[in-house]
Amino acid sequence: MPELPEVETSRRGIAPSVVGHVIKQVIVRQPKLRWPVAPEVIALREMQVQGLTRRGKYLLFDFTTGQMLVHLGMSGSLRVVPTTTPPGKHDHVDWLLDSGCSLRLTDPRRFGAVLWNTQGAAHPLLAHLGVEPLGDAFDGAHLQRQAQGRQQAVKPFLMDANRVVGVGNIYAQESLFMAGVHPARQVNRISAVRWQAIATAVRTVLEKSIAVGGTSLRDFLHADGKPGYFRQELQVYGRAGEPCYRCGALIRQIRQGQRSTCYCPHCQT
DNA sequence: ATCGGGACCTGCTTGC
DNA sequence: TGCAAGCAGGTCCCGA
Repeated sequence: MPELPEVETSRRGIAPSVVGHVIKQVIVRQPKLRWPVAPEVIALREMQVQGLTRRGKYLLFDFTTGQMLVHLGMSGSLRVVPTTTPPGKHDHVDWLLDSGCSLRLTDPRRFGAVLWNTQGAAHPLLAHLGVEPLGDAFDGAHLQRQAQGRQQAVKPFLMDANRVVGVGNIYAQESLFMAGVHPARQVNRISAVRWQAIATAVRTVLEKSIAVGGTSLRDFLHADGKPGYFRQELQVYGRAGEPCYRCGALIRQIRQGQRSTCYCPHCQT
């Protein structure tokens, strides 16, 4: 999936085809995603999409009666296709638009979600999310405050959406390489200067990735079907056993909380 | 309150 | 060639 840059790339890609348009019908072929597709979404008809924003990795479609939340999970993607396009095996939801096109959700692993948030309410899944990494509230001091009194390695800490949103397995690894910090370093052993370096690296990596359309590994494609080009910028992710581009040392791989982590044993301390 | 691990799914790659 | 195990961009929920 989609970490923040891929979600943001999807948002920008589909927005022109979706915002201001009217949903004529919603077709759900497979309602069993991470949670069942919300009944309010299935019932959407003759409703205009007022806006499309993003919070963390959630896409938020605004309607006058409430808000539709779409999460892409691990393998989800959204595309805009002519409504006549025959659905594939994992095309679980179509939103038929008044333009003759459809917004189509594809998600082989079905870890994604399509939920509904009634007007005015704060959805429980959004309630405890941390700050946006590209916003003003995100800096080294914020990370250091969040780390206060914690006993945890910095890599899983960065991936915790309750601290800062949008940083997944790829960008946590890339950011720590850029900041020169070892992924297993405990958060209570990081100086203010290094927290600032980490924050700057997170912001830089995410912005660079968004600028080139995100990272396409196997299945992530844009709304128009084109891939993102950040894959060729990756410094450590997926490079175990290969030489570090900066110093030549061999990239190592470890496991942290069921997820693999690659890092340079020389550049990251 | 904080943590680590299991759970949810399918598909692709790897190794015997 | 075939089959099973292991791994993959996320994150909620449970028990310790």
